Amino acid sequence: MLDIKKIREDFDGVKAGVERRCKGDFGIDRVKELDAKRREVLAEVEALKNKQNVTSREVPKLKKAGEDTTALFAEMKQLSARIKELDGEVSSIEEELRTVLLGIPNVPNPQVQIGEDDNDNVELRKWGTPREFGFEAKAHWDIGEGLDILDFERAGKISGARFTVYKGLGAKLERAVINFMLDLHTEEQGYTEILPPFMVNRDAMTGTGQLPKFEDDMFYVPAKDFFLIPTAEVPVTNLRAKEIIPGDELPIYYTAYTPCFRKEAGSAGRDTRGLIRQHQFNKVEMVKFTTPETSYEELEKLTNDAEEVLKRLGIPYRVVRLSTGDLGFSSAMTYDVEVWMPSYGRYVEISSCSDFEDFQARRANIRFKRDKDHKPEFVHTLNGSGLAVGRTVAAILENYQQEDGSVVIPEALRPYMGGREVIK
RNA sequence: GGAGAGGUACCCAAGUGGCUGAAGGGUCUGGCUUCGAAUACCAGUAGGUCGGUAGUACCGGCGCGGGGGUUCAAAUCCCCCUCUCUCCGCCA
Repeated sequence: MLDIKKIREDFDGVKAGVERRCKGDFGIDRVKELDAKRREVLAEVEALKNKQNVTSREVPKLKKAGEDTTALFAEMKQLSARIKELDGEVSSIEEELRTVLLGIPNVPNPQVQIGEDDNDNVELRKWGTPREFGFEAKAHWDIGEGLDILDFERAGKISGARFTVYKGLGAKLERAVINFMLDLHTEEQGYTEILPPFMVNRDAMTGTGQLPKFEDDMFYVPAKDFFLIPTAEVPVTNLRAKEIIPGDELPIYYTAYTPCFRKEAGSAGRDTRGLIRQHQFNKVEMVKFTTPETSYEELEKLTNDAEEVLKRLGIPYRVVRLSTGDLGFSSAMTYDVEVWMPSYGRYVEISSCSDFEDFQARRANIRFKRDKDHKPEFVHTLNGSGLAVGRTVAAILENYQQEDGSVVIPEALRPYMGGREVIK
């Protein structure tokens, strides 16, 4: 959510900022109108309330003095009715203001290049060299079925398209990757592990920006008005919602493994085979709460922490900065880490590391207090995948495949695979 | 699912329709005591938010889990919702 005071003070600047990512009417003019109207009505009703309070304080004295209050009470009753009327007006203005504000995306960081879509993303760096196979490399779905560790067929039977059954060493590999990532983040990179609920309420979904605009992308549980989380970002960021965090606690680093649930409603026909685009997939997420002045250096570190996973697994990747056209609704700046996927013949997104500045903090009301003499300020929130587990498994299978259909297990994972060196 | 008890400020907690920014503790700060500390004692401080308005000054509005209602006036009375706890039932 954008800062209403900032919109009031620098309307043209904020408007131009949002326009860098989307043209057309996104409601900011309406915000300006509503804000002015709200303050006007507020001034009127607050003056009346003051009169009501002052008079109320006199009533006990008048009664004690034995005076007749019927005329006064009649007058106050009218005042009371008028206050109620104006209060209703204020709350309907505020409701509309909030609705409009919740639908406006974040202002991109000025460094972010203007663009239409992912074609305008900028490559920042590359690591590793895609392997030259001396044979015809297979896609991970063929490798997985060949080794009898992935079963897409039977997943279709029990759930439908975009689900996968992992079996035997496939299941173990998924589990190994999760544990490897969590251990790296917690033991070496300073994150605290969280295991959150996988269903959350509307408030949480609104706090991180999925609601109200993207309700259709989410799996919904009507029995309790819950949503299945599309990412651990939602429960973990909202963990600190409505709190004032003591300044010396910052920065806070959390990491969490969760399954993620997405409808993928707009992706019909895309990535229909394999593990790349599923209704349910595992992900290890990193979430940070920082002071405003450190958030961008923390974004660099966060991205490095995600990259470290791929370095240790020995899989080539690159890092891109998303253009304004590809940027998520809540994000001010996003780096994608893309892993080399031989079957696609290109780099595929495996992590998305974003700085939301105070956009989510304002929605979820997450603040911090530097010290006794400072007022509470909004924190900056960041998050990034560290990494998407299914895509990591897919990348391992493809990049480490051998001509006979077996797959070498990356050294870093062997302790998690009972010392095995190969899946065959 | 059934029954009950609760939600008051950083924590605990009192609260009778009006004089309640809200008793009393604790915490915190200073003093006193002491070789130093603890204890006791004395004093002081009390959150947030929205406006006037640019402000850590001043004035006002709001705020006792959330939302409605009754009333001239609600922490207090009524209704709905929500969360926590206890017991019963069911259950991994």
